[in-house]
Amino acid sequence: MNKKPKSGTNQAVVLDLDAVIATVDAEKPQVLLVSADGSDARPSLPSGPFDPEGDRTMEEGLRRWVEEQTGLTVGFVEQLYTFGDLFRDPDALAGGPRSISVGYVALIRQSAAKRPAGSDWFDWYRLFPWEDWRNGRPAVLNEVLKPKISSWIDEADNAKAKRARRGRADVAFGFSDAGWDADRVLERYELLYEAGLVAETVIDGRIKTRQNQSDAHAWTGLPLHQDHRRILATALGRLRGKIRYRPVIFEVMPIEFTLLQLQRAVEALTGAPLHKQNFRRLVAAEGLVEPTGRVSSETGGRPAELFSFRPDVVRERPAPGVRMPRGRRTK
Amino acid sequence: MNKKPKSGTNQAVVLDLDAVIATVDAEKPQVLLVSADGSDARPSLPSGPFDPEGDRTMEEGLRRWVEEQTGLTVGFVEQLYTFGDLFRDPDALAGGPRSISVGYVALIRQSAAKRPAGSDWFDWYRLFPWEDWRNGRPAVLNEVLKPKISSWIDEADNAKAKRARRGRADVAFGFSDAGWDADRVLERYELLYEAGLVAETVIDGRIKTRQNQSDAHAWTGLPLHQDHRRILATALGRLRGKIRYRPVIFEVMPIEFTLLQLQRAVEALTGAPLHKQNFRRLVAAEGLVEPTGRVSSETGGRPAELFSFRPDVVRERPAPGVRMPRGRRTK
DNA sequence: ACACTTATACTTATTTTGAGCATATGGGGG
DNA sequence: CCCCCATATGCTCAAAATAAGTATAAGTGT
Repeated sequence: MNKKPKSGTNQAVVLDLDAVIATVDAEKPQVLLVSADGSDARPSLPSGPFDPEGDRTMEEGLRRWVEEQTGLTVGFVEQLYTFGDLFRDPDALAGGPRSISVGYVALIRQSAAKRPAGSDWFDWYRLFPWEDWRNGRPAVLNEVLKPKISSWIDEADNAKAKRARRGRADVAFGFSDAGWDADRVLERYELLYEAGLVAETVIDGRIKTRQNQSDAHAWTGLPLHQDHRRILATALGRLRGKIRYRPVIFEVMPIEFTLLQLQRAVEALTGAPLHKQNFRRLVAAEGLVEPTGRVSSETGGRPAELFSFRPDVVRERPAPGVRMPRGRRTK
Repeated sequence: MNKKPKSGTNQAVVLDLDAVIATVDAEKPQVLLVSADGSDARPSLPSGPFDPEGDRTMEEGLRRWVEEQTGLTVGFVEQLYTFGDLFRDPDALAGGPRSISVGYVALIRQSAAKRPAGSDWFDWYRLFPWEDWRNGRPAVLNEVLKPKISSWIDEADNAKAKRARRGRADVAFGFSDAGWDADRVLERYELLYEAGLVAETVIDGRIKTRQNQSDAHAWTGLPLHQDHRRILATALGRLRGKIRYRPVIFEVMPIEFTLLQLQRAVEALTGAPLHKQNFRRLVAAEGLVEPTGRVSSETGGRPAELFSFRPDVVRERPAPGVRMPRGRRTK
């Protein structure tokens, strides 16, 4: 339990701070990505160095470079996970310094969501097409992924490994009774990665890909630089979970909003459709919002009342968030 | 959005892997701490270096040194958080290399819980006395913490800051309608830290302590090395949350157990008492366990049936875990 | 046989959920 | 102006989940 580095080895690493900057705009979930330079290069997450001599905390460092580089001032920030696998970085494999990234999610309001130079807002489901259940079960699941996952299962070395693979797939993709669990974004991405079904797979050559160029991006989503899609999967899963017991959704909403807008934002992140009447009942019962007295007549039908977040709810409820069907057995 | 280090500064940091190794033994939640050497020194979390040249992944590195140093083989391992605040490490303030720790929780079964040399199992609630509600609201809350927190609130510079402090305290400690939220372990510890109510407060001298030596450890818990208690608070909060939707509790149970033992283990971690009949009904309804056919007559009364974890539950339920009263308004 | 202890089964009122129907209130076209 | 259309909002109702008991079972020790 000592901390002395083994003599003769270099223990130093370089820390990067990677940011998943997310919002919901026009009912679409969006994430900020840095456009690739080269022709076949992949977009990447905005990222900045951690400065051990200047930044008192990592979160401070993150806010600093996000502000410097994008001009965006982010509100809600949460640390996600620290990514340090060897194969995430080809340079380290080649003998360079080991690169470690601390991933963060940052949420930003629609109105503030201008487009910084060199980067673009991407629809989240361009990266994870199988995660969008707002219009029912995505076709890609049955038509593409399920059969390919089945082959991957069958290719396992022995019966035991096969069972293990099948079990993982059942749980992650809800092929069994459990049904689809929206929070398991990372498990799904990791399975697809291991099965060679996403374009990132081949970084370290350990796993052979089963992609062919034609269907690739349309079906299995836009590949990103290094392991950035894994970081995004972590972020989406975390947000989906958190939305249920913390009022994070309001971090992406404008100050005033209609209940339908709120519902659409929740649906955009969770990827699941919600029952309108029940949604408003739950939101009201939970005390999450209060009417502002104003109305919005942008929608065409009867004008909707405008609401705003009621911060006091956190003092009244132990776990204030958007209540949602828990065990939806949608297969 | 480039990653090039600023020239002239040293960007390298040293990564440690800190492990919260936890179990539940004889209905008591336990955590492994390394005994302090000096007389007034504080216990610390077991910790090992991350070896960028040897460890393919950080988790692998963690398992490696835990095995090497303690002889324990841990099962469930989950990354918690990466701690990098400047003031966590006095050496860095003095100009040494910046130290960053990646915290992990590892769970281990009771039976495997021998005592490695140089370390000891500590009851979790020796460190967080206010977190143990198994026998009702802990006395320390009203008798010690509440008044001291009140003074801290009153000492705020202006009315706005005062309101902010009160709001935080209300939420964290459930002084308002929301009641006690068992998951907010970290929020509570951080508030106590800022209020100078735990002995660790003074590391960087920014905040004055309001501890006096006599009541210190009995009331506000055993202080640990550096920010290790913060890491533990993170771990406890995370486990308490996770227990509800993932079958993690079985990672600390023996292979066979009675339903009451299971209940006691859950209570030990969540810190809340549960209704016995409902607990067993929920556990059964959730399909978490299956009878082994054997019975245990260690208890004195009617022998209890022995159960074991039913792994298939993860295929049947989207979020299998121990159902618990959600909004318990226990003030 | 009896007291005592713990385990387990069953009952009941209440709350929460899921789903749908009904009504309200605006705009626009005739 | 009136009717149609679209969306918003209010309300009902059955089913399921929950919280809190009461009752009964099955061992041990005297």
